[in-house]
Amino acid sequence: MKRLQLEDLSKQLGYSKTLISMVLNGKGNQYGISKKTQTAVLDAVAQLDYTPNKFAKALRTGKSYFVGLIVADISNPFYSTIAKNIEHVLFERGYNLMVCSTEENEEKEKRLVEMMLNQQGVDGVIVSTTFKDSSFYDQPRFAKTPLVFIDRLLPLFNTNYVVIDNYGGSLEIVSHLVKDGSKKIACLSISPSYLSTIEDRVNGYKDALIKNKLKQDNDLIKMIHFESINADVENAMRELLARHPDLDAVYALNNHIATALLKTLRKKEFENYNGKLKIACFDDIELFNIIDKKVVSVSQPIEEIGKNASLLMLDIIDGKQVNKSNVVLSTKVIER
Amino acid sequence: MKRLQLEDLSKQLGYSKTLISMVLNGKGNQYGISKKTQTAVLDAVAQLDYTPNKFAKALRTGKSYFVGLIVADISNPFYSTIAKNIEHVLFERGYNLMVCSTEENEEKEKRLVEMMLNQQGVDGVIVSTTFKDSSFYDQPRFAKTPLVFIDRLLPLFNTNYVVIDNYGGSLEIVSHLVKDGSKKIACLSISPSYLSTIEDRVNGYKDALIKNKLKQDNDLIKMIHFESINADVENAMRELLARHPDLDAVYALNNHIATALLKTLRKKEFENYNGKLKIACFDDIELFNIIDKKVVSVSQPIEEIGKNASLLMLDIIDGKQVNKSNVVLSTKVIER
DNA sequence: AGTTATATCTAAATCCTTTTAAATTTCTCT
DNA sequence: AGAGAAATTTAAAAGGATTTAGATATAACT
Repeated sequence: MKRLQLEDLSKQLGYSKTLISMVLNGKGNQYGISKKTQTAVLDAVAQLDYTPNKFAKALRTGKSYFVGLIVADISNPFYSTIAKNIEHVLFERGYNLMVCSTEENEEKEKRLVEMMLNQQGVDGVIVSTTFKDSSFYDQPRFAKTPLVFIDRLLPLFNTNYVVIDNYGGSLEIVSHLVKDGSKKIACLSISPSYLSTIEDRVNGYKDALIKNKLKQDNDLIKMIHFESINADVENAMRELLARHPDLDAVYALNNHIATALLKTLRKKEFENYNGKLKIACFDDIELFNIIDKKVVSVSQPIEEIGKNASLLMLDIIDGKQVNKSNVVLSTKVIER
Repeated sequence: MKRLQLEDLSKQLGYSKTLISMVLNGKGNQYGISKKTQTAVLDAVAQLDYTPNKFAKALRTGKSYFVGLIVADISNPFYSTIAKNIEHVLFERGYNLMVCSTEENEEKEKRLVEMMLNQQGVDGVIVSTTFKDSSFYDQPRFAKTPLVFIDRLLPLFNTNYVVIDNYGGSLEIVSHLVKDGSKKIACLSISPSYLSTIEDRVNGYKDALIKNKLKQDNDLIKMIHFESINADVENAMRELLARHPDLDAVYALNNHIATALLKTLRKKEFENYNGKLKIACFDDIELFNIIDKKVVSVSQPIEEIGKNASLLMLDIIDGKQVNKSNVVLSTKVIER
């Protein structure tokens, strides 16, 4: 049973391929096809399991109705939640989502961007980049395809983006800790620390200390490598507590670190401290609702990132948004 | 700066489009292009930022190098982990992944399947279906496109699938509870319960009771609706404990239910029981490593599902696998 | 009726590859 | 040198839609 094509419809209906194509694409009026003919065609085709060949259509029109999404790790609930919301918006508008994980690997990201932005397989690309600077993205041959950055952005690169207010959220939660009585707050940061999100959070932390007149001490900021979180957190805490017995709060810059921190503090080695330390985390996860330990957290509007980014992308594709659009979503502190 | 195409290369290199296309596709030898010419072409093109138009290629060859993935909820870590592994395998082989979430909505699943299986936009579809029976999938017009089911399968539908041994895992963990001394074990199931995964887990639970000579009692099996998990679990526990004061273990059929259960048991209302109840869960999540409560769980080889399904899909696409392939992966009990 | 304007419809070009079938060049051998 | 075989290369067709430019039918007007 061969696939039907316009040629077949033309024979069966007695109208030209041209006319049928016009009607099927809703351009009947525009091209002056009579109402009678239009309904005749639509009725006849409705019976007939015909769908236009996507490739032929894309070849001719240059539109694929695909949007690409590039993130560091699609299995990370943060990104998969964004993906879900993007997919939802796109589906409503007849678009499909192509998802790729870079696994924090710059080489893979390059290949993916190359493929998506240069090979015109997609109508637009939404990306959370692992890159440090914009030189790669800032090439003329990439400028043809609409681009929206999410979550992370590149310094000095003028493009569309939807991010959250990492600086503000961080400032707020650390200030909250201070008001709650904390005097010495450690910060467990993550490398690669050049990511805009991390940088902003660290700056928020520092500025909160300044504003609240606490002593700044770089020894209180520890780097946790994203590939060895558990071990690094444990070492960091051991060091911190040895050097700063008066430590009274720890601020984890993301949920993975907070999770590792909670695990660490349950060990016998730390049992004397566990009760005394307040814990804060940038990112709010279900776990915090289940454990006894009270964790104060910054909740990010994750769904909103996806929704905003995809709507923005569609506007750009449709030519409704010509200037670069920059969206910064605000966060909320969750006390417990 | 216009996109380069074969025509341009032809003019610049002084060879025909045909020859260049052949060489670029690695078919130089096959078509008897001289070694000298081949290297000349390859060298010249390497300088020139040319990539073939995907749509023209797909139109001519009928291959899109896209594989579709349809799951109930891409933001669910279970599925997003599968997605990540699928994407990884596909990327290595030059394929891309198109991801769609049905949101447990049959209508959306129909539209997606229609689009993917009937509109030949993708070379194959991997799906975790929300459907109850196979009548929709079992249509001749869908048979053209390779199909691999994952996680959930449809009764009596002869197709490729990669699933885990839900029955066996369930049997094992419940037997484990019994050996550990439990005499009365409740089961928190989830609706829609016709999903093959759920059905198998319930059957494993029942058979474990029989094998271990415990009394079966349908009153111990509670249905939790997937859209009101927290409330349903709380009600279920209230009922169970009222009617069965000697209850000594609760078996949650998935991680969401276990999470809700843990939250519920922390409430004052249940504090007298919390210590006495053993908890088991089908699915192993990081949370269980962080909380004090010892949860025994069934760990599923989630990554393996994705890897197996995508490798199988590629084999089918490449014609290496003609018979239907059925893979059942086994689980592991994690004690704590 | 004959011409012009208007409403409908269609043939052919186009998008850019890959592949088939055929043409050309080179080589081998008498 | 010339015929036939082998080695290279290319012109043209095909894939299936959309769109341009043009054709035909109908209406309107003198």
